[in-house]
Amino acid sequence: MEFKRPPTIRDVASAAGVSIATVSKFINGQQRFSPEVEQRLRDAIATLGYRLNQQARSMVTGQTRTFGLAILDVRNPHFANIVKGANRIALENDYNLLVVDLEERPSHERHLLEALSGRVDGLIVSSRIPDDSIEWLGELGKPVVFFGQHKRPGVRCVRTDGYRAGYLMGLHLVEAGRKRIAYLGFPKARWNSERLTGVRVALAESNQTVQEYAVEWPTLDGGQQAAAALLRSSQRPDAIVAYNDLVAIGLLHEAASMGIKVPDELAIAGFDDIPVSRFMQPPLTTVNMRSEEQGEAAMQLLLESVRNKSNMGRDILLEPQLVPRASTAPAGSQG
Amino acid sequence: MEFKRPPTIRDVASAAGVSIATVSKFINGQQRFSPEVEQRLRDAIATLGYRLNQQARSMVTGQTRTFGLAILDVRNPHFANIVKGANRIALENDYNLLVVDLEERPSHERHLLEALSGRVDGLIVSSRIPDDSIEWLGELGKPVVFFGQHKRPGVRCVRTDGYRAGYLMGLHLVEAGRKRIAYLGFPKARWNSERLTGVRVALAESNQTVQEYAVEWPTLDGGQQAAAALLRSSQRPDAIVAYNDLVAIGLLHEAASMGIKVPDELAIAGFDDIPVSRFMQPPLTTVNMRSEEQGEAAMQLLLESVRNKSNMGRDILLEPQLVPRASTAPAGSQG
DNA sequence: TTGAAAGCGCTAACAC
DNA sequence: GTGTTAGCGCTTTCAA
Repeated sequence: MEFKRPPTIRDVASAAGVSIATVSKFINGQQRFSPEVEQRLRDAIATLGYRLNQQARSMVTGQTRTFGLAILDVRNPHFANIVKGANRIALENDYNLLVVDLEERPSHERHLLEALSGRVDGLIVSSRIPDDSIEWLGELGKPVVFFGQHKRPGVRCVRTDGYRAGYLMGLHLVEAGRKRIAYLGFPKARWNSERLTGVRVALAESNQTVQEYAVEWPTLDGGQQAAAALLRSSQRPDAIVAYNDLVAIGLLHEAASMGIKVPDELAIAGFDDIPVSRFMQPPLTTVNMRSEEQGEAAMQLLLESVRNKSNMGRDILLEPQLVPRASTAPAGSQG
Repeated sequence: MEFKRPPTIRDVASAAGVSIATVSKFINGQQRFSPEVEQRLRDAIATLGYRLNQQARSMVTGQTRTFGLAILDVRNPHFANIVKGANRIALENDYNLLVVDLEERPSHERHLLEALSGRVDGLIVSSRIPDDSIEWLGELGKPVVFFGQHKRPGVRCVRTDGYRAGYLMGLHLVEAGRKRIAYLGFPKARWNSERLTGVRVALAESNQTVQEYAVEWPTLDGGQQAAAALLRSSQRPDAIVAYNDLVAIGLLHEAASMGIKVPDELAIAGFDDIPVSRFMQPPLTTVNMRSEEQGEAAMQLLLESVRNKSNMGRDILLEPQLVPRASTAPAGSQG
C-alpha cells in the first residue's frame, strides 16, 4: 500500500466548484455560506477524505496549539507524574502536549530541544546540564519553563523546595532516634545538594553529622548496587536517606536480601513519593515533592506566557511534604 | 521580555549580501561557495542568531524526520519501557520521537492521534479502542504500527503472544501445586482475554478451572481495591494471576495488610515484568512481555515503512518469557 | 559559483 | 457570500 499525496484545499475547492478561500473559511467555521455551497463542500471533503495540514496552517498563523515537555527519563515515575500533570492542564486548555525523553544524555539535549522547539508554542524543560551551559534556553525564541532555578531572564521556573524537603527528612529521622544517618546521593542531579544540605542542617541542630555516599544512577539498580558497600561497612548507618524513592527501593531490597531488618536495624527513606512507595514492604517513608503539581504549575506558567506574549512574571516554589511510613518507624516500635 | 520574530534566511541573505538560495544551500551543506562568501554567511548567521525553521522545511520536503508514539498511560512502566525502546532505535537512526499520552480516554484518542500524525513521518499506536472503531488509523495517510492485532491493510502490528504468556503462567501455578487459581483481569484491555484463555487452557490440562474477577483500572490502586473482596471471600483462592504487575503489587500489599502470607497461603503473579517487580517483598513472579523490545520492533517496522514508502510486510510476534520468583514458590518451600 | 523564481498547503486582507 | 491575491520560511529546478 502506497501513500499517495493527500488532498489539499485546492482539490476540495475544484471538486466543490468554489475558491480555496471559501474552503479555508468553511473548514475554520468562521463564516457561513449558502446551504448548497456548504453541502457541496461537505461532500467534496468527505469523498476526497480531505484533512487539514496543520503544518501549513501554523506556517501562516505562527501557532501550533501544542506545547513540548522534555524530561530526563520516562522510566522514573517522578517524571511520569510531571507528564500527567502537564498533560491534564494542556488538554483542558485545548493544547496538545508532545513529550520527548532526553535519556539522561546531555550531549543530545540541545539538539533534541531545538528540534522540539520548532514544533511547539512553548516548552517545559527538565535538564541535568549546569545552568551556565544552557544559556541558549532563552534563545529558543519560545516561552520556556524550567524545572529548577535559572536566573536567565525569559525563563520561568518551577521547583519544589529541596532544602526544606531534606530538612524535614533529617528532623524526622532524628526524632525517630536514629544516630548514624547517611545520605546516599546522586551528585549529578540539580537537586542533590539542596536535599543534602537540608538533611545536614537538621542533623546539626542535634549535633549530628551525616555520612555521604553516592550512586551512579538514580534508579532501582543504582540503589541496589550502592547498597552492598554501604551495608557491609563495619560502621553501618542506622538510617539511610536516598536521593529518591527508586534508589531507596533498591536499598530496601538489598537490605532484605542481607537479612537486615527494616526499620528495626536500619531506617530507609527517599524523596518523590512515587506511587509504588506506599506499596513496599515495609511501606517507604518519603517526601512528597509534588511531581504532578510541578507539571501542572509549569503548564500554567506556559499558558500565561503564551497569552501575554511575554515571559515575565513570578516563578513557582512548591512546599514539599513529609510522608512518614513504616520504613523509618522508631526501632522496636514494630515487628 | 517579548518574543521578536526570529530571523529568516532572507535576513541572513541580505546581511551577507547573497541570495536566499545561496543561504539555503549553504546551511544544508550541499554545496561549497567561495571562501569569502562562506565567511560572510557564517558571520551573518552568528550575529543574527539565525536558526532553521524546521516546519517550513518539512512543508517543502514533506519530511519531518520525526516519529510519533501514542501510549495509554506514561505512568505504567510497561509503556515507559516501550517509549525507551522506540526512542533508542529512533535516535540511532537520526529520527526524533514525540510521545503523546492518551490518558486512557477513548474519546480524545482520535483527535490527539490526528494532531500527532500531522507532525510526523509515521506513528506507533497503542490503543484501547476496539478494532472496528479505529478503521481510520489506516487513513491517517502515514505509516502506522499498531500494538496488537489489526487486519486492516496498511497497518503493521507488533505484539507479544498473550495466549502463550497466560499458558506459561497457568502451567507454572499448577506445577507449584496450586489448587484454587483465580484470574483478576481488566476486561477493557485488548490483551485481557488472550491471557485469560492461556491460563484457562493450562489449568484445563489438569482438570482445573479458573475463577474470574475484574479490576476497574489496571493500576496499583485498582489491584488494591479489588483485593478486599477477593481475599475476604470464604473460598479464597490459593493463587491469583493479575492482569499486570501493577495490579499484582496492589494485591500483594493488601494481602500483607490482611496478614495473609505470600506465597505460603497465597501465590500472586502478574504480567509485564516491570522493573520494580523484582524488588518487591516477596519478589513478584511475572511474565516478561518484552515491553522494551516491543518498542524497538515497532520502530524498526516504522523505519522500514518509511524507507520503502510502503506499508507492506510482516507483522511481529514476540515470545513471552516466564519469570518465576518467590511470590509463587510452592507453599512451605520458604518462610 | 551564484541567483531568480516557482511553489509546499494554508490564512487573511481586501475586492466584488 | 464568494473570489483574488499576497505571503508564512523554506527547497529546488533552471538559468546565468
